[in-house]
Amino acid sequence: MKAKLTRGQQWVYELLTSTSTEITAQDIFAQLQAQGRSLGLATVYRAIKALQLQGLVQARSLTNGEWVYRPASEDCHYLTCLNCGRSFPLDMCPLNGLEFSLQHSSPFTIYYHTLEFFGLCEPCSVQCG
Amino acid sequence: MKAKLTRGQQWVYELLTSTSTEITAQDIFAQLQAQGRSLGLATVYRAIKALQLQGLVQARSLTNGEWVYRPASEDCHYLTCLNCGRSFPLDMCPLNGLEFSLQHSSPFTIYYHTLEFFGLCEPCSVQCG
DNA sequence: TTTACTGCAAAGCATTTGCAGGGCG
DNA sequence: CGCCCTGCAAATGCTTTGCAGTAAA
Repeated sequence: MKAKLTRGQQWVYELLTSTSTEITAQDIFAQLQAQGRSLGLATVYRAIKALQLQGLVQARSLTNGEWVYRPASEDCHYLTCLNCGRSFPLDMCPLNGLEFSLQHSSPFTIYYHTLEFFGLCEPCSVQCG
Repeated sequence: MKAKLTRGQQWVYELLTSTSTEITAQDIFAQLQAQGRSLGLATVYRAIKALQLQGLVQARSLTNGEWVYRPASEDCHYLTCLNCGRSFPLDMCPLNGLEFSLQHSSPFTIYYHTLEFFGLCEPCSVQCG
């Protein structure tokens, strides 16, 4: 992993590592602006893409189609409601062993994985019958 | 799971179950039309959403933001390249036991899960350094 | 008849692209 | 001096929504 990051990539990465939750590109844009580290929205998107290709950032798509980002080093998965879209974090992950063995049995370079369970949360379950 | 499907939902569901790959909403629209079972695009989207809420259809977002759909009963996961976006199917899944125990330890109703490993495929790995 | 589904067209919105200006080496 | 990064604004494209017509119960 090469260490050369542009100023924009650096800002985005620092923001992500100092944020405790997943955030959207629009959030990154707004928060950098609030910090006085203004970066054009297009540049934010370009920085995210570059960070992803370097294995530094991971992405997950919400049920509404938006993407949320976080450092690739974090390993948290979710239970997500198909009706209201809320995600409930799971704090365990049974997959590191598998990732490790996949990594060593194929030429594919693995940076991170996503695992998500979909269904209905209790309130929505009652409502959707 | 209630069995009442509208005509549109029925057509969409039948198409998905008779298709061997994941397909987009636009594909569903086009293929139904080719079958003489024309359905408006908006109706296709509404049908997909209804089928999801009934636990019949699962969705996955590609790296370009498009969504692909397939029957919820299928359990296939992927190795996806962050650069070229190609997905390589994995034919094993270590998670059914976990899904089962989650299902029984929380009020959340689980319909399906997604598992995806992200990184760089070999050609892109060479290219991205 | 009453409710729910469908089609069409317009609107919405996150993300991407083109291009020109600016910074860094 | 040259290349890459950035910003801005326009374009893209998938998906959603409003509304009126239609089918189903």
